[in-house]
Amino acid sequence: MSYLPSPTTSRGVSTRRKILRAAELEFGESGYHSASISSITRRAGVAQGTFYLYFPSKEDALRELVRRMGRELRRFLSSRTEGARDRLEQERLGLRAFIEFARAHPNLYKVVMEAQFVDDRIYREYYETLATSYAQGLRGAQQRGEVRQGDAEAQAWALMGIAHFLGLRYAIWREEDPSEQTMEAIYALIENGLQPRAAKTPGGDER
Amino acid sequence: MSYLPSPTTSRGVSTRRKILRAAELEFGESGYHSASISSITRRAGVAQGTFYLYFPSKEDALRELVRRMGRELRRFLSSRTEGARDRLEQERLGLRAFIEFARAHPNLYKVVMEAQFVDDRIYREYYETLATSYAQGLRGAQQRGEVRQGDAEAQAWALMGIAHFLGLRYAIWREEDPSEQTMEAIYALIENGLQPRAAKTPGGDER
DNA sequence: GACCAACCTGACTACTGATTCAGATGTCAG
DNA sequence: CTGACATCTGAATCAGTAGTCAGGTTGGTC
Repeated sequence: MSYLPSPTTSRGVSTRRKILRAAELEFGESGYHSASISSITRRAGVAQGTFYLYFPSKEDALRELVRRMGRELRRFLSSRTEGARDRLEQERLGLRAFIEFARAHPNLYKVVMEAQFVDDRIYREYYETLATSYAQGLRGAQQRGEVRQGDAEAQAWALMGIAHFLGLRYAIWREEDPSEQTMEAIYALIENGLQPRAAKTPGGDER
Repeated sequence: MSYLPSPTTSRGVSTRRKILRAAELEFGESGYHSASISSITRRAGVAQGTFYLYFPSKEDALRELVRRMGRELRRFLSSRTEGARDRLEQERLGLRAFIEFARAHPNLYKVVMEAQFVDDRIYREYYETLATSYAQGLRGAQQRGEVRQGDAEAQAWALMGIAHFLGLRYAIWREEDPSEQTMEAIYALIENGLQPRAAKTPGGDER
């Protein structure tokens, strides 16, 4: 666990940012292995050696991008779902926001997927972190009677799977925006899938 | 689209099989890029040049493995779901079978995922083929009133997403077998997600 | 038992691309 | 202005490996 070299001046900060941005584009467009350090630095407008001032290796740049995607995605999702009345509305808003995020950052999205084959650890960490906090939210909702009782971890993984594949299909392979029908079909699946069996009224379950 | 060289004798058939098997293991264990032709042929017990008798390039071996996974998975799933009474039971059996297949062929599973970054075309073809036939089945079930009306394509992608992530979590990162609770939570999500709104009796919708 | 097509061999070629490093150059406090 | 430190440069190093090819070997046929 060595720390990455950090710039101390604003020039350094800006250069590091330019390199990371170029790496995101190159990794996303050409894939990690085809992207060369020279293509990244050329794109960033700096010399090859400059890359190594901020990243010990090509892999470290990828790891940094995965971490960034995690942070930004979490922040974006929570900003988009904080007004939700209940968990089902939160799921609806969250899914919509996720697709929007993926459309806005297709390269970051691809970089995360590819991380699986470059550094499996960071990839698992990414999803396990997401799953853990997702499951925690679902458990709370189960206790409030907003979501069907059951293995919240499994529910979380299933919902992440739905979001991931829809992101792939409707944001990365973006032939078209997901239509309203498409989104409605998914919402129906998720809402009826999660909804508690009997009543729609909250408080059906004690405590 | 050039055709792959095919062996004509049984010796050739067996050699080709050995190479493909070794490639599956190497790609799965080390990843496509780290796997070298020499490691594959060493594992297969043949000389390096022999690889090129059957595969024009390293990529072609990967493509062949993706096609094989598609064929075998489809065959396995249909053999495991043909006795189902209705679509919901078919989904249940299919998901169970998918997890089982992934546990039995983790390397093939990984190879398909990695294909996305080696030859995007074959990856998309793999999923689009799967999705198309999946959606077709769902549309039939919708007409029989076994599944809620709506964009069947979207439903198919969502269900594939669930299966994919559960496969990743419970078959590839196999700390444990999925517990009964886990499977039940997923079945509940899928069944209630897909079940038509009002009646359980079929024929609720004309035509 | 010679022939031939299919099959196999493995050293070699040609190239790519990550990483290093010895020296510029920029910047700013004093 | 000047030293000191941060930053930047890009040619050179170095390792790895996909793919080739000139020749063997095998096994069946006439």
